[in-house]
Amino acid sequence: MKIATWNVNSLRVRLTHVLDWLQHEQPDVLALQETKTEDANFPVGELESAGYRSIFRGQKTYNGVAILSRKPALDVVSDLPNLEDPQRRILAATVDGWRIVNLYVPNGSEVGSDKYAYKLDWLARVHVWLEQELLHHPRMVVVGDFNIAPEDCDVHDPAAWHEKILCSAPERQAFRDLLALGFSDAFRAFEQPERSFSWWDYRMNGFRRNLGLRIDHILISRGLEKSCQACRIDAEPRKRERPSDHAPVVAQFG
DNA sequence: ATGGTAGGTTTCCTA
Repeated sequence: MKIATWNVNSLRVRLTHVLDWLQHEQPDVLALQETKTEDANFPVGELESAGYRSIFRGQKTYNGVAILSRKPALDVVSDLPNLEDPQRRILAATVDGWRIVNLYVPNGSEVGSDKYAYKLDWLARVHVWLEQELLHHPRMVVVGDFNIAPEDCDVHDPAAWHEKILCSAPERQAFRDLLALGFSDAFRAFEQPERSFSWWDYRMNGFRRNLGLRIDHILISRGLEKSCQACRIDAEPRKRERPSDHAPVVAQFG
């Protein structure tokens, strides 16, 4: 089982990148964030031709999540009982017996802003929901753009980012609180190159200079730890013309 | 303190 996550920053613009990447990597599941695509326009046919089924919850202009999978996605959930939210940021489904939860965590804009408060509240509600979900789905993988760099080693310049958005103590605590439910950060279960990042700002030649953050994650429940064989960030698509500002993260299970 | 870039359908908002 190979499970991946990728913030594509507009599926319309990035469709050829996604199709090429699917063909090259052949994942069983690919979770997408920031599709920025209304459901009526989702490219079901192109993905079907590539061998993937799609489920999606999109909206105009912003947000939007999808799960692409070789096998059918069942028991789809996109609205939490404790979170009424027009923003399409959550999509969960069971694929081949694996519970997949795809999250596009709010960015938060700036520490102390209204959007920051929304982010922390959103995370707290997702925390409550995941605690219940875990009871029913011991084989659970929570993936997505968390918009949180968990530790200073996930930040190119920890001093410059100190207590800034994506790096503030409350955000990092919320991330640790999710882990404490019974998940581990798959990426850190393996030896990794130093300065491994999953997002680089489009500005200031961020990618070329590797001025990035690791904010895209794959969390695996306890029951899956032994079967997880590898987790890596694939920076190759970021080198292409008109890339997403995020790279895919991939976990391989035996 | 600010700007730099990208995507959307914009005369700015979000990231």
